[in-house]
Amino acid sequence: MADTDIPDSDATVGQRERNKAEKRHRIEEAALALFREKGYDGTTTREIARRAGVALGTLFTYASDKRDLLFLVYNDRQDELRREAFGSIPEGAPFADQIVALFDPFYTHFAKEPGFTRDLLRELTFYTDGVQAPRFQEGRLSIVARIRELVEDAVADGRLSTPEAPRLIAEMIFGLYQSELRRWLAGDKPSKPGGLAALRRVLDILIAGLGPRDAD
Amino acid sequence: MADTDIPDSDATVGQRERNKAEKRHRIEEAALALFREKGYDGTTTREIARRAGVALGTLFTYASDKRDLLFLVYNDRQDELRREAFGSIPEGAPFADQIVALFDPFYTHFAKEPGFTRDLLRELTFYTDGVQAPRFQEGRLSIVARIRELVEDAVADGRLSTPEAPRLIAEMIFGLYQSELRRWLAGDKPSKPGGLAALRRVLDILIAGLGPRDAD
DNA sequence: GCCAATAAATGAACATGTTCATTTATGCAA
DNA sequence: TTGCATAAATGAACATGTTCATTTATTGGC
Repeated sequence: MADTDIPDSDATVGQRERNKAEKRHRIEEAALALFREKGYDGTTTREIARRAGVALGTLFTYASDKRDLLFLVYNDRQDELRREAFGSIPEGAPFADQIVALFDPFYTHFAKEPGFTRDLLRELTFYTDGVQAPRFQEGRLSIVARIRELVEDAVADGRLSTPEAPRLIAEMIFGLYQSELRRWLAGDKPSKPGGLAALRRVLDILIAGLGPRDAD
Repeated sequence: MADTDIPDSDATVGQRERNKAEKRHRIEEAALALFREKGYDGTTTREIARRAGVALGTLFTYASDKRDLLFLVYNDRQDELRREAFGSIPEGAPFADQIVALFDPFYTHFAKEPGFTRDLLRELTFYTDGVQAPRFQEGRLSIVARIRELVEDAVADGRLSTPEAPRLIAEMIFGLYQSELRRWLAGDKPSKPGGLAALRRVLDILIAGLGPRDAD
């Protein structure tokens, strides 16, 4: 080839790295399309390899196993969703509004592909082994951390009033979100407004408490 | 055989049914032992068949697939645990105590085999297809129903005070239980007291609410 | 430009879940 | 008891996830 010493579009990365990036991208595209079309269980690794234009074995240099392919696909998506979520929180608004706003982008996205999301929710359970796992788990942690900040802010300015550690409250809210998500996706055709309304309802209950109120 | 017309120990069931029951039992035992020893993923259906003393194909007349074998094993256990749980709720005790008492047998059991429980929690996600699925889902529903009763009773005698539908509260509590269970099992060596304490903590928060309290 | 060292890609071979046509066992009527 | 109908059991055949020894591509030093 003639371009051996002509600087590439990005001169800092070599041919090897560019090849990898491109292949990773093709595999992601192929896996995403197939998981959408036929679901996780219905998709074979051979199909993914064929559609991506790589050999079967190549898949497993980018993901530890089939499950890991699901997260290879989802991790980019999660980053996007998180950016969107963090950017759309109305400052100073009622706490429950903030939490609902935070999860809004996730519901929007999940409502579009409930099947894929169900598979994801199954496979992410105790998912720690794959090479894509650390990035996925870090993403979740950063969501919980953001909720903790919201709790801290809300306690600071009196929108919330609790003696409990914000970290604990944040984990509890994330847990509630997850169980609501599962209930929502267990339904036939989960609608975004319905899902958010259900989430809102449990948040309101959490904030109000089950009483009875102690004398102060 | 000479006993063709001699009444069996249980005369109402025929040979066919007794054979099935015995085989089912052997398969359950074998699957349970292997899942415990080597985990769900580490166990092959061939091993299960071999240890149970049946042919490979026979497994699939008792369970729809490997996942279903997990529930074939667990369903009996769930029934036991539920009986135990329902029987150990202190009447008239503080609501949180009752809920903790309800889940106590589950934590006791799960602490003994955290690996098996992790597999179970993964596989039960959106588990509706297998022949063992309906029985499993009914079991869960009956737990939620029992919680609903506890909520109703507690509201009736003033231990709780909430305008929300008991059914909704019950689902919320079950959801919290599940997310706490997952967090607990994500740890290295989950201890029963630790798990119950964490559950208790979130229940107390739910009951107290996150405030601030409205003027009455 | 050439060569050795290293990384990546490959697909045949293997392991394991699942199906299904065939065989065996059981129930039941004559 | 015999024979037919039905249920259950069987394991070879197949489908699909995963491994790994081999091949191919890239890099960096000379």
